Amino acid sequence: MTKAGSDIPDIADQLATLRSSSLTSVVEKEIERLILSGALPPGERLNEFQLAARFGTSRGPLREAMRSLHAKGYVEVVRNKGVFVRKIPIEEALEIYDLRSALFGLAGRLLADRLTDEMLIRLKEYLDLMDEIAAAGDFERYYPTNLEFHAYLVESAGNRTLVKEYRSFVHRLHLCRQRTLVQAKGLYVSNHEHREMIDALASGNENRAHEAFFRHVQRAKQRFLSTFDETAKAQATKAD
Amino acid sequence: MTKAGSDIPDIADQLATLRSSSLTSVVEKEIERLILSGALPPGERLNEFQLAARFGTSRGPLREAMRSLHAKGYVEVVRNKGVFVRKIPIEEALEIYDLRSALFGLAGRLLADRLTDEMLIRLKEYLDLMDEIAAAGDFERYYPTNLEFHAYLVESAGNRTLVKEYRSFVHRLHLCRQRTLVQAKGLYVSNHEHREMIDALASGNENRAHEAFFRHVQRAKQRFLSTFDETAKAQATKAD
DNA sequence: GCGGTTTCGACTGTCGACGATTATCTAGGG
DNA sequence: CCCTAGATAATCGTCGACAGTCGAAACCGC
Repeated sequence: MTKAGSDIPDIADQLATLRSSSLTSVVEKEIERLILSGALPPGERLNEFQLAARFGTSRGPLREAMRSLHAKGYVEVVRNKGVFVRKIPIEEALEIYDLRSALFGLAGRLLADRLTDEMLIRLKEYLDLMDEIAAAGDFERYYPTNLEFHAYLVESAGNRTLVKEYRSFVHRLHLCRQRTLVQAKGLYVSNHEHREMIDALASGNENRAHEAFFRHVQRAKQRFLSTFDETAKAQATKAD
Repeated sequence: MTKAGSDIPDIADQLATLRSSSLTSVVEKEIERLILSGALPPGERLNEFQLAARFGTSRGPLREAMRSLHAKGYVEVVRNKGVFVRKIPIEEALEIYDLRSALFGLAGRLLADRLTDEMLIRLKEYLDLMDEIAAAGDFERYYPTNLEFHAYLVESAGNRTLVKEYRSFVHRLHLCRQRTLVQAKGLYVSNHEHREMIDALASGNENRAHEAFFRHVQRAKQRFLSTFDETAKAQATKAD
């Protein structure tokens, strides 16, 4: 039983990762996971000695992993003080939303030229599924499905570099504290925008697809901004 | 004499850089410079011992710099073999051109909302200057001026993250071998496109500005592709 | 002479240790 | 009582060394 099925690929994958560049890579991915999952919250200090002990390695590979994470924009390095999980201020989050919009818009533009019948069918299945989930008010299921839908769109655009960069932006957006609030807000609204996007794709009009995709993220940015303003107001009220 | 004047800022600057995060950062920037300048051509292997000796440090900081350069997409790491300056294949270069288009388009869109009279004046000065240089057939001056013009546009969009990412893409594009050919081709043509871009900005129409900016890079992509095809043909002929 | 094998060299991966810097705690003076 | 200065501890920056791995040249058998 243990030989067949789902746990084999995991082992093979881990081994491949270990072979490809070993400790540093493994450590880096693990820390990245911890950061994105929220186990290492923004502002948290990453103690080299402590983490090295945790992973059972020396500080060398750890420092290399830190450097990589720094270059990717996940952590901040302060000389003689240590590295910290980046706190992304609201202004930068808005900047990233704009960049994400541009990249997502590009995905739409590229997709309009590549859309196959099978893809269209699958996309419409996603739409129906999300309508269903939204109608049931199942937040827990909507969010990952929504994420999967967007990932499928970007990955189908046929531009690998785009996929990497887009992911990078989405991940960085997770380092903003308001994240949890954003998720719960305006999900019902978004599926209507999704239909507009798919319609635009189906029309084969690059510019129309671009605009639909671009505006979708721009609206997400607005929702993000409004929840931020609300919490700011709430905190102001609370402070009274 | 040695105390006064131009060499003092250099020392101060070096010291500041050394204080901020020291060896690793210095080494990283130097290697990045060597790569972008072409002193370390794509495919070149980066020997840790050699480079460490060259910079007068041990291998530790060097390896960290390598990791950072890897995360930034400048080098490729092969376990137990070493790191190599990335060879960007033509397909990936085209992908990056699309991303650059999207980001530059965003810059145009943002600029259309922020354009001041002073900026417009400065931009028109750039246009006239480049017309002049182009008329004189001075390639050597046109290229850096053109680069400066584009940098000014992106930096004026008011999005710091955009500036970083845009630069990253431009730099990566330098790792494609065809670079030198691209530079010399179609420079006269481009200033006409520049005027279109500035006109679009002046109109204050976001979408129009976006399209003008986006298409400008798309045309550069086409020029790049055509020079590549030509050299491919030339090589095919040569092979006969 | 040629293919396979073995040995050798170079280089990377990893580690532990030393020196330097910063933060913290405590003691003394105002 | 507060503030400042010194000492101590924690932690980062850097280095040199050892072990594992890959490639290449030399060697041997056919």
